[in-house]
Amino acid sequence: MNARKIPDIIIGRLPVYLRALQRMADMGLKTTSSQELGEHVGISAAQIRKDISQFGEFGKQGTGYSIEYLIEQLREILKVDRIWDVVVIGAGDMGHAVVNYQGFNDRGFHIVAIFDNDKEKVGHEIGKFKVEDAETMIERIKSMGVKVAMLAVPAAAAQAAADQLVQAGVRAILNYAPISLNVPNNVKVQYIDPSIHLQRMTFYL
Amino acid sequence: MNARKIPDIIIGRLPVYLRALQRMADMGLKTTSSQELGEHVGISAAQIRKDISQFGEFGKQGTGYSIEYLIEQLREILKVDRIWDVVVIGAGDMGHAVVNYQGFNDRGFHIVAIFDNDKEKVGHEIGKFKVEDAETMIERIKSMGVKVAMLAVPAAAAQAAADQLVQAGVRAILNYAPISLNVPNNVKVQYIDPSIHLQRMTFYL
DNA sequence: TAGATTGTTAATCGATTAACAATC
DNA sequence: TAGATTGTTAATCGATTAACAATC
Repeated sequence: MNARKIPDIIIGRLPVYLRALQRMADMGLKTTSSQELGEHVGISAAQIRKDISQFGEFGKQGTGYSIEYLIEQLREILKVDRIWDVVVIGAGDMGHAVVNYQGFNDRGFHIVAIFDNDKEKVGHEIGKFKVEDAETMIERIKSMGVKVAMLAVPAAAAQAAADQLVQAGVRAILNYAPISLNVPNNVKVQYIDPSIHLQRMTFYL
Repeated sequence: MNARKIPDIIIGRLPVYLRALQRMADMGLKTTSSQELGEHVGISAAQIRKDISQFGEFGKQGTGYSIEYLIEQLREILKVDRIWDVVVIGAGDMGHAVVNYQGFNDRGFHIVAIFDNDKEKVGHEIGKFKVEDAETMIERIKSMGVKVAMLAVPAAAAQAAADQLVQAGVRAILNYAPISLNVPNNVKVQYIDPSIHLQRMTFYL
């Protein structure tokens, strides 16, 4: 498949479709249509059909999509038909919240370690984890073969930490630090900054 | 101000520019160019100039933009030249993290109350706040005139809570629940779901 | 003046929508 | 069959980039 030429914007919507479909499955539904799914996620039926059809013909005329089958296909496309090990960098409030968050279960991710460069924090327990020394981070990540990280350190420390993650072989960084990161082209970054999200709404008030 | 319709996608980038500019200001810089700002945020210089020029002529040929002046203008455009009161719904792990988060300071937001519908949690202290009963939520929000909310309740409770927020006059919801919300057109929603963000990256691994 | 950089126009590129034949 | 809904094409709409005159 020519995964290379699928626009980012389409990839960005697939997890939203997947989440809605999983919710429908939990409610015991068996099939849905582009129309119905579109109403759930706030996207036009035409766009949903077009997005999905980039990857194959998963629907049936007249009846729509099998929810179970479409979930299976989307999980495979997004590569969350497996469990990804994830490391957390930064054992502050946000690091704590992320480690204790239950929402990664069943969505393809499993936290395996948390690091901090503050010697005071190293050794402390967070949930079932002991905070590890950031000095050991690169070697530990390499030896575990971890490709996905969540970065929850202060802005001033974020770029240096990201550089280390890249060096350790991490290819996907979910960045909670309020700063834009510079990384090589083959490394993906997603940003979560609540202030940014709030500021995207106040314009309209 | 210009009555012309500004595309959402441009509004979405302005907070990122603002954050980068504030960082430059903190470092003592006085002026910048579209080129330099673009390198910081990973956006082309042409696009930055085009975005900014939607709102006025804030730069000078030959020298670029005054950082302080551009910050001032962007804050005004985004309406964060003031402090918005914010309520938090849900006193679970995420509610805790959000209330304790220091990153809203200086970015236009101030948390004023936290609510939960679990009577066990009502009255407990989180930071300097006492968790309030969700039954009182609508009246409290109305009387305080709060327009911005952060929703950190389980998926199953999120739509009902959002309906209440709308009823109370809230116009902007930052939703941490893993579900798409249905709200009237005049209410804005932004979504934060770490699993969604992670799934947007695994495709490329 | 000489060099730098904006604001803006036109061209290009990409995304969304509408429509409908195919077909379950 | 009759009705429903997909997958796809073509048209429309919108966003990005390139280029450069204006001008600090």
